[in-house]
Amino acid sequence: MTITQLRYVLAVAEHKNFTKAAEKTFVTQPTLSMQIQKLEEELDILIFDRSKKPIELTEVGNKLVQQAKNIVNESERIQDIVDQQKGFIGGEFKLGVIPTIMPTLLPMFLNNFIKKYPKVKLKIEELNTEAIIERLLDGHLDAAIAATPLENENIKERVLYYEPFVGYIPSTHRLNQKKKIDITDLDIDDMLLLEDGHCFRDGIINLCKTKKSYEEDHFQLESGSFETLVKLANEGLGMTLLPYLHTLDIKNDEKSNLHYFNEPSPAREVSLIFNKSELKMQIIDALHSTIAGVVKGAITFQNVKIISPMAKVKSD
Amino acid sequence: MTITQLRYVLAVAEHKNFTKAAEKTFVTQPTLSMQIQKLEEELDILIFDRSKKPIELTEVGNKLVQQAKNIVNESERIQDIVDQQKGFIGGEFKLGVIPTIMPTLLPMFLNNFIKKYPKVKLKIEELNTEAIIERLLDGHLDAAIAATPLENENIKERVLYYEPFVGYIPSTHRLNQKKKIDITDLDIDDMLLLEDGHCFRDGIINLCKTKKSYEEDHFQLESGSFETLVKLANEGLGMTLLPYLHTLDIKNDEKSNLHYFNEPSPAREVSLIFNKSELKMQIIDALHSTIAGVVKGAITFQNVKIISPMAKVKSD
DNA sequence: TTATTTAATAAATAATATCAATAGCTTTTA
DNA sequence: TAAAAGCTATTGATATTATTTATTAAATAA
Repeated sequence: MTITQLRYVLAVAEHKNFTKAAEKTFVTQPTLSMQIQKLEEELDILIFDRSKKPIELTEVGNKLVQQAKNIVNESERIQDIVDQQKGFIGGEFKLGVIPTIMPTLLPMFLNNFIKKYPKVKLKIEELNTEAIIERLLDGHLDAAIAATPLENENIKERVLYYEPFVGYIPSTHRLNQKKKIDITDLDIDDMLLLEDGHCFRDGIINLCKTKKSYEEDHFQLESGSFETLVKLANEGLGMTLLPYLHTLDIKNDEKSNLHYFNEPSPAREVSLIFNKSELKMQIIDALHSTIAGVVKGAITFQNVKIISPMAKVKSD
Repeated sequence: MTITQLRYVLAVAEHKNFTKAAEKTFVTQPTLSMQIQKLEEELDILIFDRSKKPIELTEVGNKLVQQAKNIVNESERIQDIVDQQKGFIGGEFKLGVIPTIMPTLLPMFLNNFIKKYPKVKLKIEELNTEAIIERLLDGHLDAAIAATPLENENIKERVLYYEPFVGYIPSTHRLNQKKKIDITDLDIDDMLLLEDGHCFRDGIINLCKTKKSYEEDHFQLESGSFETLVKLANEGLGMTLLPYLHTLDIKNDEKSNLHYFNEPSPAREVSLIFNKSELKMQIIDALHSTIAGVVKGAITFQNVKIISPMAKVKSD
């Protein structure tokens, strides 16, 4: 049994196809076939049920794959140890970012980071929270930036910053007269919100993953940008909420429409998250310190109230 | 990097000597040298400091060895998974047993066990508790039988039975008249005890690892058998305590010297212990059920008071 | 039926793990 | 201080093994 064989098994288990797995592992298909056969022979079991299309794992195969993931993961950590010793921070690093953070945060730290750590090949992908969690767990992402807390025991979180929400209230809106607004002022029915990361609860409002409003609303925005929301609001379709960093991009003549919340302002917690196995921890640390350093100057709110992205409607 | 290379590194790290490590891994010394060199080259670090005699691990080498142990351990678990699937219970299994349990327990279950699981090659070694713990941690033993609780977080325990202590009091002894004795009757000064597993505490007596008495006593028994103790007691040198199973071997004419304790009788807890990594769990389960089954009939005491083998003299 | 997809097999080749023999170095012994 | 012993590295030969290209076999889809 070799680590290479285990890698091949994992590739086939993932792609359910020897040919594709061969591509992904940069060898030819017969190599994969033979090595996996050899392993099956050595252990005297069948890992894959080749009679099924697409190919399936056998019962033992399934257990073996779980353990193989462990082993391969742990073996990759050897390189980590060496890198740490050398003070080397580099290599490929896959970072996921949720859509509502991507456009504002990325420009703030990316230049900084690649200048400071030129040997890290950052691959950034925009993904929603659900996809991020999935990919952190299966190892396709090394880390991600998302709204937290997620309360997933296999994912660790390092808080980057707390970002308050700011009301964008066009002059036609009933609340426009108020200088500062309050959570209790909000009314679901005239709020334009993006799906992601907007969970107001505390018995007052809770929009988190409640599909309820979909039926009642005249329209829905599955995804999209805050820019769109602002335009819709300007058209008199209601008010909206913007994460603080997004308000920095608002046109001057629209700035008067921004209304801060009375403290404690509702805010989202934004964290760097990663698999509990803590692979590539040096790079994660580097990212964390870079981002935290850059953001520190940009957000100076004191008193905020975290809105959990995972909060569910209370049943009682 | 291969699992084989990691095994070689572990062997050298353990024996601090390439030649010896080569023997233990059943390859020649050049094979070891080259493979380790190759790994060092691949990672571009030095694992061993060859200038020191005997050879030493470098700083990275040390960290690498820790991780290598993980990987090798986890890789061995693949075979476990396969064995479990097949319902196969076999292979080499190294069991440690403390001296005071060895002669009484082993004959009770060994025959039974090897008949039931003929494919398991049991290698049994008599070792004291300290050596057992060490070897369970470094993987030289698969499991052991010892007095518990050990309170070691890296070692798991499965209780096999509770074995009461019985007083052996020769006719010349002051306590010989009492039918049943009490812990409070005991006096350290006229007690003959083996080092292992005799920890009476609770504010009354505590002999556990206290070397105090060594200086005061006229003689000491570092190890030895209970048979010897009984003879010494017969010579009028004092009384002794025997674990219940040992009393079954006492000669008929000496049986009258056995005095049970008032309930709750002091007793030792005897457990099957193993590394928390839980390798070869099928065999451990098999051992546990076999021994527990055999002992169930032999010990029928109800009300016992466990004497911890790790208990220290209370300082207050 | 004929393409098409996909995994297994065969034969050749490249890579590599291992070994026996020995060299080179250091430490120990006489 | 020279000789012996103990250790690891090196060398060159050999056996093993991983990988590749080309092809076959089997199952699916058109």
